[in-house]
Amino acid sequence: MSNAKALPEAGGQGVAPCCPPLAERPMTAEEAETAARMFKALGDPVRLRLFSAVASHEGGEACVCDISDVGVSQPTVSHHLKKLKEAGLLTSERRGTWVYYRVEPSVLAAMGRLLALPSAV
Amino acid sequence: MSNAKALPEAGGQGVAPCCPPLAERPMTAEEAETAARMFKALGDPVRLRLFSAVASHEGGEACVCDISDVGVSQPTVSHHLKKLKEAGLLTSERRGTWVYYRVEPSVLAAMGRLLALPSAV
DNA sequence: CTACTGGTTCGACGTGTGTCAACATAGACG
DNA sequence: CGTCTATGTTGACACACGTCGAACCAGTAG
Repeated sequence: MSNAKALPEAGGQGVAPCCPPLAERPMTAEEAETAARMFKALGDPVRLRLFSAVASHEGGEACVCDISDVGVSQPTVSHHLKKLKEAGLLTSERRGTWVYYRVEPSVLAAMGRLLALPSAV
Repeated sequence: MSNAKALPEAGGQGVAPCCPPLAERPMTAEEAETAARMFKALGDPVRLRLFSAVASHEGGEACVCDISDVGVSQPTVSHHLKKLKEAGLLTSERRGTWVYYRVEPSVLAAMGRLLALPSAV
């Protein structure tokens, strides 16, 4: 599992609309499994704080040293960041001594679209 | 735990904006714990399908008998519906023999707002 | 080269979670 | 009343998950 296959085409520029809005039609088992992976990635308080820290950081990226005071040990921080990366929510890049994490806006947008309720029910 | 205390004021009409957008500022531990509860509730494929089935059903409500063909036993369906209810995403109402579940739009909207990225990054 | 700092991986432990079979409850029907 | 259908609850099990300490890699600086 050297390559994260969590999201379909996270590297593409096509925004990857994994699924239709939740309320449009009952999700299929496949769609649900794909979407649940993203929600589960944000279903942990520590991961949510890490993700928020990266997302709210200047330039949309942050090095681990800047966000690792969330109350858990550094190995745990690394573990959670890896999970977020596998879910396609973050990307990492090594620059010299430090590793910088950055949010993946398209995936976030896809999740937001999933939660959108139709104005006319 | 006879009463669900997962969400602050799920019964109120004030929409309960649990947290600011993820990218606005680093979430506090409390905010993260509250928000993670909602995401975790949707972090399971079966729950996601159940929720989608209710949300997409006519009138925004559905009885259990209509959505229980998701590949798991009925006790499991009931278990997941309870979890969704505890998370504040669904409400249930008994009408005669059947129990109807309904989505909680305000909570869904709050989650969508959480994922919103500022237009200017 | 060695020493040091920043991050990741490994191995292990305790807890949480999804699942089912069996039983219990609520209402309808006769 | 008893019985039947529709849901919820209980208990038990296997598996996944979060967490840590220790060991390990990547770069930098002397």
